[in-house]
Formats: sequence, structure tokens, C-alpha cells
Amino acid sequence: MMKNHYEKLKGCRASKNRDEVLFVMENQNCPLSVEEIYGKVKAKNSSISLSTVYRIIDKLLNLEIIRKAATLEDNTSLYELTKDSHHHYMICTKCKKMIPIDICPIEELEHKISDSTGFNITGHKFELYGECKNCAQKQDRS
Amino acid sequence: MMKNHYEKLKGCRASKNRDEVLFVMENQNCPLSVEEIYGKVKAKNSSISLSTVYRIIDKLLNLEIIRKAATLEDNTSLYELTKDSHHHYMICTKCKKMIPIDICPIEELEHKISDSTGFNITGHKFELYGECKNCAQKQDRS
DNA sequence: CTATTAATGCAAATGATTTGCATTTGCATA
DNA sequence: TATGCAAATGCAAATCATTTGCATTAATAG
Repeated sequence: MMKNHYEKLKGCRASKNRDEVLFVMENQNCPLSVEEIYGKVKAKNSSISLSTVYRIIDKLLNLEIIRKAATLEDNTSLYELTKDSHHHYMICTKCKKMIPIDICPIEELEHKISDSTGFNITGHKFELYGECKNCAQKQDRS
Repeated sequence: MMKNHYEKLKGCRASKNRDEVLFVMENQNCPLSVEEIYGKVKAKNSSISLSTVYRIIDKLLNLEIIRKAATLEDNTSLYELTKDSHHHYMICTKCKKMIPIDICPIEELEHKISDSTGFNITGHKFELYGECKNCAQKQDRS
């Protein structure tokens, strides 16, 4: 029975399923879809239902323990722990590999734009799509 | 019967529906969803089916007469004419109003990132979300 | 004018996500 | 420790944007 160390979960009732989801997300180096999390939790043994994963994700989002990290071109959402540093991704449209981009060109822009428009910016989306080196090479052969 | 002036449609068979869709998009100052286009075309008179609009959008995308301009937080896609200049939007999460941003911080970045990673960047997504001045004021009263 | 095939309409399928509802379970408290 | 309530869960059904199968209509090449 793992003990989680999330201050933000203080008010919450204990839940094995939620712990499993968090465990999966802790031990991952890139954002995951709900379906992937579901698969990984089940693979470990635990029976869990897909809708439960969705509800856990929803709760973790509200508690800001996780954030939506990116959206694939097919609109599948990917999530990552908030404690991981903020960054954006380059997403290969072929193999779906995600490469973190260490630059966030947006934060400084937000202020400028916010000031000049009176728009209260609460979030932003920034993703690059393309082909990773691997997939580009594969295609050369065809 | 309007005559369209799209070189790119040369190979295509004439279609009143497609003309209507293009007409709607021409006379619009912000990106539209498929549902909105559908509504506007029908409002004018013409009977058209939603799936036809989807197919027309698909074709216009392929011909690069339109592009996907943004995606709302609920994943609805919005489209605009390619001939309109490339820009991004600030989207009010309350009233859905879209305010174009005249800066695209990404194009110059793309080269840098492309060079350093070997990633062949073909597209990007950049959107700001927040509350517009109007909606922020309304909320103050509550 | 006629054959070919793109364009269309309609209903059903998809796929991610959400929700209703009955059941289980954590946990505070009697 | 027993009891009750609310949160967590499972399952199936509902949603919602988008796609697709299939039969029909219509544009246009020859």
C-alpha cells in the first residue's frame, strides 16, 4: 500500500485506484493519455474501470496535481504531473513520440498581450507537430 | 450562382454547397466551426447536410483553401481561409470570443528547434485562453 | 445524349469523454 | 467496535464532434 505525499490530497478519502494512477504517472517521462494510464494500471494487476480513470484524472486536475500537457491531433488529451516543470512538446505525427521543448515563448508574451488587450489570460496551448528524425528516415526508403 | 475565384478548385466539379460554404467563410471575420458554417448556410435558405459540410471542409483543407485556425477547449475545430494572414487567437473561455494575436512567436523558433533536433516541423498550435474584458467585468458584479 | 464518377443526404458508426445509477468502501462519529 | 453518510467505483448508456457506408443525384467529359 503506497503512501502518497500529495499535500493537496489531504481532504480526500484514500483510494487504491488513485494511488495506482499517480504511481503510473510518477514513473513516466512523458505525458500519458487516459487510455494509456488505464492500460498500465490494469497491466500491473489491478482491476480498474476506464470511467474511474477519467474521474480520477478529473479530480487530480481540479486539485492541480496534474495538468493537461498536450492534445494529439486526434484530440486525445495527455496529462502530466504539475510538479514536473512547465514545458511544451514537439509531437511526431507518425509515431506520436513527444519531445519536450525547453523554451516557452509564451509566458513573456502573455503579459504584453494581456496589458494591451485587457484580456485576462489563464492558459495557453503551444504544440509543434511534425516528423521526428526516425520517421523521416523510414520514409526516405519507401 | 456565384462564381468562385479559387485557382485551386480548378480540377473540381462545380458545387453550389461548396460555394455557399466559401461564401460564408469569405464574409466572416473570425474562424468558424463546422456547425456554425452549417447553420449559416442553412439560414440563407439552402438545404445542406452536416456531413456534406464536413466533406467540403475536408476537401478545402486538402486543397489548402482553408486551414484549421484553432481548437476550442471542448475540442471543436475552427476554420478560416488560408488567404487570410496567419495568426493565432486569444479565446475567451466564457463567451468564446476570439481575438486575433498579431504576433506569431513560433515561426522563428521552429527553425531553431528544427535545426537542433532534426525534427521536421510541419505545423504548430498556439492559443491563449482566458477571459475577455467584457466577461471579466460581468463577473465582478456577481 | 450518355456514361462516369464526384457530390450529396441520411443514418449508423466511431472514439474520446461524460454521466446515471446502483453498489462498495473509507472514515468520522456515536 | 458498530453505523451512517458521502466519496469512490463499475457498468452501461449517453454525449458530442467527426467519419463513414451506401444509395441517390448531378456535373461534365466525350
